[in-house]
Amino acid sequence: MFEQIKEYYKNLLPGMKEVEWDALEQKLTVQHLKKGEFLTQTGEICNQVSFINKGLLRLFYLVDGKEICTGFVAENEYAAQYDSFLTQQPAFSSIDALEDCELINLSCDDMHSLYSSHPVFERAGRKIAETLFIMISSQTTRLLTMTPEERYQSVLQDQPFIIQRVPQYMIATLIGISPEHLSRIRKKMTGKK
Amino acid sequence: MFEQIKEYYKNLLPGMKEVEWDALEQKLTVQHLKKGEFLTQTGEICNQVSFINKGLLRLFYLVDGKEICTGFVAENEYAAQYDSFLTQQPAFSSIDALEDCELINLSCDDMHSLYSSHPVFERAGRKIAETLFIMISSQTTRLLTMTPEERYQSVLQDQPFIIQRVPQYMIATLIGISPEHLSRIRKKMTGKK
DNA sequence: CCTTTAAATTGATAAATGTCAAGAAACCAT
DNA sequence: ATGGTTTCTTGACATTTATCAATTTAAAGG
Repeated sequence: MFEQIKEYYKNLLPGMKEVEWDALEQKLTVQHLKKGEFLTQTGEICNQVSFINKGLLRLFYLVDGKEICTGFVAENEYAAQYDSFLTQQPAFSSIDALEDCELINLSCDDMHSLYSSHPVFERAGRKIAETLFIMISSQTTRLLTMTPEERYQSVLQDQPFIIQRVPQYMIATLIGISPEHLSRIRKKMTGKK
Repeated sequence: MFEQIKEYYKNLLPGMKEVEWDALEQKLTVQHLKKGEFLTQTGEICNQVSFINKGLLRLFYLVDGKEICTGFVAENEYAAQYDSFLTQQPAFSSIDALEDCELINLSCDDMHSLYSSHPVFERAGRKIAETLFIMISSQTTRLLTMTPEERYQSVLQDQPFIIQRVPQYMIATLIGISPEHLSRIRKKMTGKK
């Protein structure tokens, strides 16, 4: 059950000792989510982070009755309403499952007690936050500096799993355009090649 | 010289001991930058983070001969080509001074040696990364879920120092529109009130 | 395999936004 | 002050993109 996440932490913290892993493992809980079910809802305060053993999650906002996706997370990555988790303020966005999921959860309280009891996890938290920063930062850069077509190709290149596993109309909102427009861009792209 | 940054760290790390601060202080260096000068250039690998004692920095991309701003940082915050700093890959963006600046620098190597010698700084690094994540994440959300007018008002509300100290045509690129369009939006806004 | 639902495409049109050029206003340095 | 530079505004027009509705295509469940 915990092989994948153990591998993840061993990779993140080359110096992690077995006793440290044991302390972490004790705090982990498993959750199953069926396609379409919600992990978190708008207005809730996110009090856990979820490592994805299997499946695919979507982060999205509901704006004027329309769903706008801000990210997709798949196997061997952490997903969370991370800003709500950090600030302990109600989230404005939601997370649901695009595929059946198996998640390994760690609560906010448990994480902080791990920070205190085993400082090596401060480093893990730092690295995870840094990685998330790099990802979201490149997303902002894409939105500000690229045309819609370039943004699509950037997703195609950097996160191909999204193209393969996420409906196109959701990808459209991720790159900031309408589904119809993305369809036309794709049509034009095949012509060019 | 180091009062402000010491205050910053004391606030960030309530449990920080004097000996830890001393270790950090030894690594700090001061840099002055005049308005218009560059802190980092495209293509360089960022090997330091800069705490701003005084002044205002701009992060921006050069795309097709046009400058597109992705962020502004002022007093008592850290600025860096943070993704380049973390990945040690060449930066695609640049940083320059919009006002005369006094910066307190910490090099990448020194930071990592501090992480090892005084683990409390892992926590500082984590918190800084988390804060940066929250900021950039709200920037992405703005771009995806709000109209240009709403984005401008959001900057007005959340980062008023930008409105006061940054030329309007730069703010326009920060929220993803042309300077002319922002001018018209502002005109329309004053009418509404 | 068939039926139903979800997703993608297409066309016509409207709305939003960008571009270019000119002029006005604000700001700086001498 | 005043001349020069930077920034902001405005108008006319072009381009991009969104919207709406209809249709086709693909996927999913029984």
